[in-house]
Amino acid sequence: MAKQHWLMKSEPDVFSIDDLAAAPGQTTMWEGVRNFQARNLLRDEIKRGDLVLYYHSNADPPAAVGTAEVVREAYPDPTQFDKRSKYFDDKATRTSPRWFAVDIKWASTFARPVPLDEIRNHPGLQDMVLLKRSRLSVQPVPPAAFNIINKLGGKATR
DNA sequence: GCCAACGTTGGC
DNA sequence: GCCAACGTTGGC
Repeated sequence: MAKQHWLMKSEPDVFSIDDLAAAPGQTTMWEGVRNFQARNLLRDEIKRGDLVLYYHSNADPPAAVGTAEVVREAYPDPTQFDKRSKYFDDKATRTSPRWFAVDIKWASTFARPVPLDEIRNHPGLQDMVLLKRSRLSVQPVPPAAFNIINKLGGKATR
């Protein structure tokens, strides 16, 4: 199957694109997703090799800041079983997990962040889920939109 | 910090 | 199954 494209949001104060680039193996577990629609995408749709637009939410300005690659497909999110985690879910069991994670690996950091405002006003990007259902933290991105934003961000600096 | 949007929960 | 209450997200 052809590579699919996704957008994933993270608050830079919590885990930024720089944190991802600095992580062991430049890879991290994308855990803590607790929205059913996003969960279904993680569990059913997102495949190894798919490309991710990394987006900083709750940032100034909010912006697409780089790209990543899916390196491990869905597996049960371990934080749902951890009583000490804020993501603990007492309705989840080992045999019937409710929440899933994937692993993503840093691929590029844009030469310049592409701010939300620019995405909103750029031709060809109006249909992005980002502009319509802004709260969804994992969402599909049309390949054309991914390519436009990737180009706007410019060559990776590292 | 405010608040609109909207997803989830739970009483009925 | 409806819907009010509540909690969270995220832009501003």
